[in-house]
Amino acid sequence: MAKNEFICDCNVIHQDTVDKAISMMPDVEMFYRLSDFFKLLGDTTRCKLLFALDKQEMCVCDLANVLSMSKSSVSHQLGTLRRSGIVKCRKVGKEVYYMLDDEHVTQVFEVALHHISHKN
Amino acid sequence: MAKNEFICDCNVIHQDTVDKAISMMPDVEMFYRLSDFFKLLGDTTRCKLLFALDKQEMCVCDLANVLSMSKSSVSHQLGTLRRSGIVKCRKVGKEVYYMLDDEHVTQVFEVALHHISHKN
DNA sequence: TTGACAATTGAATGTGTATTCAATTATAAT
DNA sequence: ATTATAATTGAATACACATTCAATTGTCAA
Repeated sequence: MAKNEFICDCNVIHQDTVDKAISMMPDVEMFYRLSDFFKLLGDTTRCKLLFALDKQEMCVCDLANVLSMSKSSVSHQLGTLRRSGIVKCRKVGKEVYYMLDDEHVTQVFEVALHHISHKN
Repeated sequence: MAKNEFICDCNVIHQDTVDKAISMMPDVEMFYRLSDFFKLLGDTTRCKLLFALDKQEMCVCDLANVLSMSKSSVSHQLGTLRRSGIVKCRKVGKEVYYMLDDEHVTQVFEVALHHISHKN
């Protein structure tokens, strides 16, 4: 009975390669957070919101107009981004102004943009 | 009847801000490609695969062992990554060795990692 | 205090997709 | 040729989540 039969439907081809890879893998928690971060960027609406907010702070109503979407939908997405620490907001009267929370997002954006524009 | 009634359920609060944002927005196609790219990174399994492949090229069986997943599932994900130009592969006998296609992915990874480790 | 409006929120719906399962292809060895 | 195994593939299932709809909150003005 193969050693890895309980783990997956494979025979190990290169045990040393596998061991090396396993020893280098970070904690699972890290992968959850990393993929969650990318998942937040992996949506057209949120990409547009972040792009717009990278230039200037804006209220929900403005953003809804720019994206031609309902306030509700935009607010839902902004809430998600805010709870994840990607945007922050300040309240002025009835309006809520949103802005980017972090400079890393911009940097990730720029590299990704460079990536997708370089390959076609 | 308000100007933007057909577009969304908002009155425009700051027309100049909205106009400026709209004029700066890239083509929709760009946002599709950008969010699709992030969507590919926004999955725990694919994050793990890319992390492992960043260190060394590996065959499907090895990767399945490292991730403790079925060959089928891993192969599906590798196929997705390959069709999107994020990984490439070479065939040796019965085995197929995968490796990263692009150095941008690594860079995006690193910035994102720095981001999520800096904020807790 | 009443009406108007910005924004949020919860529930429901619809869509996209990751994994599983079963079957198939491709290659190597006997 | 036949068997074994690496890998791929298509269909089905299950789950995550974006948007919509309806209702509600909070703030300002009359």
